[in-house]
Amino acid sequence: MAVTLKEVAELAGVSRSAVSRTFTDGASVSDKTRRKVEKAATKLGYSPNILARGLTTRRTKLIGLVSDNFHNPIFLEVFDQFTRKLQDCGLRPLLVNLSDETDPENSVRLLRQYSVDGVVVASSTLPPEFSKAFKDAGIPVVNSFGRYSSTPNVHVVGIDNVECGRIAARELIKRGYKRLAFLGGPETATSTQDRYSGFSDELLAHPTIEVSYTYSGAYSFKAGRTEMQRLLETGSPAEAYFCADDVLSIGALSAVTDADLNVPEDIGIIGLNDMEIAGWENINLTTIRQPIQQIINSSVELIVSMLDDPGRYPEARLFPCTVVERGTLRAP
Amino acid sequence: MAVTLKEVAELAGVSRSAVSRTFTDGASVSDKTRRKVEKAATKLGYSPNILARGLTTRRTKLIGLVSDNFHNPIFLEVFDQFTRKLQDCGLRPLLVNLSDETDPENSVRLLRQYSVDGVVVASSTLPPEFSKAFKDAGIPVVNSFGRYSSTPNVHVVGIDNVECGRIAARELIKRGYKRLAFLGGPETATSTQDRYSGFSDELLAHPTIEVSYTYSGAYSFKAGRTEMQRLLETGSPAEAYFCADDVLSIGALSAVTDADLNVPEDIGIIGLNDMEIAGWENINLTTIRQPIQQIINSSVELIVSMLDDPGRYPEARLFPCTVVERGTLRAP
DNA sequence: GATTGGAGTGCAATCGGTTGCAAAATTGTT
DNA sequence: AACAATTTTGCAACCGATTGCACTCCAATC
Repeated sequence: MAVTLKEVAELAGVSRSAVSRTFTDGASVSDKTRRKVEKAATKLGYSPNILARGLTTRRTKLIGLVSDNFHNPIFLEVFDQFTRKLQDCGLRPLLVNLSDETDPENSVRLLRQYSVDGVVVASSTLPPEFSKAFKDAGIPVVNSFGRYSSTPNVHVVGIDNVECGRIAARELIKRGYKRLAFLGGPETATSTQDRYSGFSDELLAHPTIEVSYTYSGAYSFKAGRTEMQRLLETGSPAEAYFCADDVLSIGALSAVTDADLNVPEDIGIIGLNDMEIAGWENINLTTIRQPIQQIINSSVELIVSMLDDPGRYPEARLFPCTVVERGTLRAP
Repeated sequence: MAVTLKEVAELAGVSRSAVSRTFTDGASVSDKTRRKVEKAATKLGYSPNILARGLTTRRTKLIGLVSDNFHNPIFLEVFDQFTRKLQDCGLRPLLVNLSDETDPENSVRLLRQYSVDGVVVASSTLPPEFSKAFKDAGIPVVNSFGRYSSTPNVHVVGIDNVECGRIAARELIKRGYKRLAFLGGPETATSTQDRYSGFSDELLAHPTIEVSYTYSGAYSFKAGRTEMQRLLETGSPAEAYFCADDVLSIGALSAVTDADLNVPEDIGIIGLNDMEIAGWENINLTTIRQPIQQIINSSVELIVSMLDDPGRYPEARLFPCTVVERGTLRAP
């Protein structure tokens, strides 16, 4: 069915090499044969088989996009941006859905079998060792939304989660809240750990402020709602909550309003991510914006540059986050 | 870096064919050599290059997953299910983000270059001709969430959108609403056209009921909100709206509550899809459930069966939809 | 003990391309 | 017009696998 090099060569009356060269830029072909070849190619509807080409060039233009989070709406934005940006760079995303699996070996084997040029691990929950496994297998990798480390052995592009915790704390203090709480995602998620540490660290300087810490089982609406319901039933709730994720925040929000409490009058909530839904007028969540697009563009640019220089010195690229003021925190 | 067949053969002291045969099931190899090969393979960490294999077997186990909708949260569920199910079948999704493009030619060329085994077009807005282009190119294709046609030339798996329109109409009538309205997505979307036609058709039998029809520019929150705001300003709004999509409904919902009207007392709304968010307690949207998982499993099974029988007679698989009662429609 | 048959093996061609190298064609120089 | 320099070209090997075919074993049968 598919047209091959050979057929084009025959029709054009040239060698296979000639055809190949007209389709690889930088190769030397005379205008005359190029024209002949192009004519034959369009007539036959030929376009080179990238996978066969990859066998010799060792470039498949395939990038593994691995993620363990297909439930948080923010990831739809992430996939959208990634696929667009990769397409702009002439690359194709091969999607890997981790779904619970945390052992990198399977993914490494799999992506090696497809000889991907590189891998993007898009996750704020997986440990750095996960991405490291790709590097060890000789596959260029960048960990997007991952944990920044002062001694990184793998490229990380994302935000400074510790600093985000600080920002949240400062924002709540600035608005005069005296009894704060941290509502995290899974305790094992690196992003939750870091946001916790920044939040609590910032509060060290404010001993008069009361704080409490809890975690929910997942970055999900239900987890946030359930945890907030529990908090509202047992003991006295805090004045303001930093929920380590938007979807968690919205779950918490729903629990608060269900309990006939008002936001932000009775309880304040600040989230993190600024996913599209947070801006919907019937949600209207005050949150800390993570610059998704910058992170993704930068990730792709980084992986592209690694294709030419696989041994590139590991680097962390962090983007600043800013508070987006909406309706779930009272005025200062 | 990567280990090849040849190296394994040398280490095991057998021919390359022998190695190849131990890795393809159904091939004849003695236990003795199989053991030798397996030992060498695990020692070297070998696993066959699927792309090179594909050159001769004409099977890459790659499935193109093309979509034009990376903004509707329902598609995150769609991607999740698709990747899982494909993985279960030993296939890999190659993601294509159409982003505005409606001409199939580019996608066809692209996916042909990667010699995908098949293509799933996941879209409720693209016309059947889009999928047809893949078929014409000799690539097995199924159109998931696409338009059912009585003379399909391409496999379609999804719902009967016309029937959904009817269901919506019946549901609103059953609840005693007298002044209804249809709020569609883009007029060019096949799903909107079909839902419209079912809705209006059902109302033909109820001449006493008043109906009006409008469309919004996209299946998005903002489009739904803007359109509903317009409706509330100009003229008198209907008693109940069938919004042809959940995200549209939620936008409309936000406009209604912003106008200090109550749902469902003043205005009723029914959506379509039943995406996860619709069930969130602070949204609580009454909607028509589309059985995503069944559609996707069936789509993948269909594409798998086409791998063995590419000429398979085109078929439409439709799944019934049901009303999920929540809080945006008044009791009958 | 010779014959038959089936299982197991390796050779070599092939899939659809790329690329080093040497030969051929073109261009420029005198 | 002869020669050198440069560009174009095709041959053939190779990328990492599979597979038809012929060949070798070895056990079973007569």
